[in-house]
Amino acid sequence: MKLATWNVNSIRARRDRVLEWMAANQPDVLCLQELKTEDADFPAEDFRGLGYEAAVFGQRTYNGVAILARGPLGDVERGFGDGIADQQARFVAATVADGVRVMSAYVPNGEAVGSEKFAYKLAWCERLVAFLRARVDTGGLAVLAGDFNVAPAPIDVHDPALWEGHVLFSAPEREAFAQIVGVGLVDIVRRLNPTSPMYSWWDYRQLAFPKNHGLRIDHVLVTPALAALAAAAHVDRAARQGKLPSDHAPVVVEFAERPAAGC
DNA sequence: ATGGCAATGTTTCATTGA
Repeated sequence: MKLATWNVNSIRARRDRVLEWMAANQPDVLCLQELKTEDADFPAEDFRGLGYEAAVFGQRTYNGVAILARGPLGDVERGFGDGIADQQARFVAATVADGVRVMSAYVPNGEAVGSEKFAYKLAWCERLVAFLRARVDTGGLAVLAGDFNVAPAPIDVHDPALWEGHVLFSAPEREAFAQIVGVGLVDIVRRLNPTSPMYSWWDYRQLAFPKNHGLRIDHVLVTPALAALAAAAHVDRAARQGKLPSDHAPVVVEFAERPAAGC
């Protein structure tokens, strides 16, 4: 199984680029964030033409997440279903054809440490942890992929001294990320690449991409059983190049096929 | 500390992102 996660910064603005990337890279599963599009305007037919079904949780202008996969998507959950009023479409889960539970998450940006949006970000992460504990079998095959808007460690930041204490790299956010991983998940991209930065986002401004002034804020977290099958992970920097790219690049993880039952 | 870049709707600027 080949799985990728990609914050596309508007699926309507990035439709052709994403379709071309799918055709060229042939992932089995793609988790999308920042659709900025209502369900009705998600280009589901274009993806179906490439052989993918979609579970979409869209929203006008902001947020919006989806899972694309070969074959049917079962048990789709949109949001945490925790009874808390929340207008923001940031989480969708579905079971893909081979039984893996897949979750696509778009953690709030947080704007600035100490702001109202920062408090919302931390509270949202606590709700995610509660959902994972209550609803996900960490002893089985599951993956939580998406834009976490947190760089977990200094290696994930091009200039850790500059970023220390700022939003995306503050102590409360790093602790929130540790709590998420702490439910029993593995940061598989870092495990497979312990010494390479693996940046996934570069600011549009100040020539950040050509200077490689990036952050690793998009992550793929897997259960131990799935981690045991993981073979390789990379960031597709080529998808950050060219005209009008997303500011994020796809993060790709390849897993060995499971042994067939009974063998 | 500020601004720069991109997408969207509130559209010829404001808001948000990270």
